[in-house]
Amino acid sequence: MHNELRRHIEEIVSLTDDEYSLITSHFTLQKFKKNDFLIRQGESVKYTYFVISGLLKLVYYDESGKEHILSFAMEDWWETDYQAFYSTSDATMSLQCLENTTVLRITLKDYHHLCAILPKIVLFFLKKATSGHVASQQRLLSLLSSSAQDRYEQLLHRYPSLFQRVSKTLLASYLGVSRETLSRLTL
Amino acid sequence: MHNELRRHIEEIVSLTDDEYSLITSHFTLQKFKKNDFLIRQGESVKYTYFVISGLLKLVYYDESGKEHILSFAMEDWWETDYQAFYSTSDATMSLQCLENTTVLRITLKDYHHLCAILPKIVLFFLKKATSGHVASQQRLLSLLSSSAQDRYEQLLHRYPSLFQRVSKTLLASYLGVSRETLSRLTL
DNA sequence: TGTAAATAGTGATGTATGTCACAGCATCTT
DNA sequence: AAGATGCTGTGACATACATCACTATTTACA
Repeated sequence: MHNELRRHIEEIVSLTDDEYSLITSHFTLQKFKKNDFLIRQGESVKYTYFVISGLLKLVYYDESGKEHILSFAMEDWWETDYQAFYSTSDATMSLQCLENTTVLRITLKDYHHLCAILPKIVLFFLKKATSGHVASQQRLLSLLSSSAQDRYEQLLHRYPSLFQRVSKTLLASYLGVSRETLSRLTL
Repeated sequence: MHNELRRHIEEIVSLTDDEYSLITSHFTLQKFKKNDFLIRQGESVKYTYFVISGLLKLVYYDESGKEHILSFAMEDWWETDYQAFYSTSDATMSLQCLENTTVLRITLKDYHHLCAILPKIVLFFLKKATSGHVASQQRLLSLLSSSAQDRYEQLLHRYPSLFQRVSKTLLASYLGVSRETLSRLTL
């Protein structure tokens, strides 16, 4: 069976076999093909997803139809429209496959249930939420204080694999510049 | 004594008097004057702060000396350089008073201790970390997809009190535009 | 295998925003 | 009270980046 989740959780809290069974019983395995949607902007958000393999984009389409990428979610990432997921409201962004992708998904109810019966998992989720917050803040800082050129270099330095896996057009949407501008930057 | 913290926590999890005593025993009350630093860029970060009253700015000074404001922390906000706090490394940003400010502070050790002896507080911190993450993502989205004019309107709509409490120069640093540009925007 | 769609580069031009400079007030300090 | 310091607005000018248009390749797929 898939042990990616166990390995991932045990980087932060250790688990007995029974505890891990308890955890997996709250998740469902699901496979998607390239371009499939896990979440569609405007529709309800039922799940949070743990990426086992593949690649997703969390993306917002503005009124003019331009796409803005909030994040790329790869192996071992947790992703959803968190705002919508926790408040049970409609998605303001979409979550879509850039490659064939396998995930484990959990509902909000099961998430709460799991937290209630397995306190140590709350510590794990706290750690994840904290690093997510820190990561968003770093990205914010880089948007506020760095030029497109610098942001591009920072991104490739941090996630060199992205350069192979996604188009320049998508990288541009992530960096907050037009594809033409990105194309004119020197590597 | 100060009950702001209790009220704040009980918005999320309910507490007995004993539990609240346990919590307060992990915090220390501290007062600062306008312009005082709670955290200085480059120095170590010992505490996370809960703001009882007053106003703080979380700010990053880039190589050219320009300031970029990551957030304004007002009453009921938790603030620190989280990256540095959790990893016990040096601050990449400063936390400074814009008004005389009263806070409750907690060390990383006490934070972990409190989580260990009072599991329900972990749920509270998880909720806070989650909303912090969501808030950063919203801000990211607004930087990626909105003009300076729109971001200004969004900010004033969301935090009308800021307009009274901080200078246009600081609002500009928060919005990621020059003070001259902000000054030319129509309200 | 062939046709359509997606991707990437680049020139020409427009525009939002930055930078520099200066002036008028308001606020703080001694 | 006087001088220093900070805040705000505004003109002149510079620049990073967006937009539009076109072309050349590569990739998808029927």
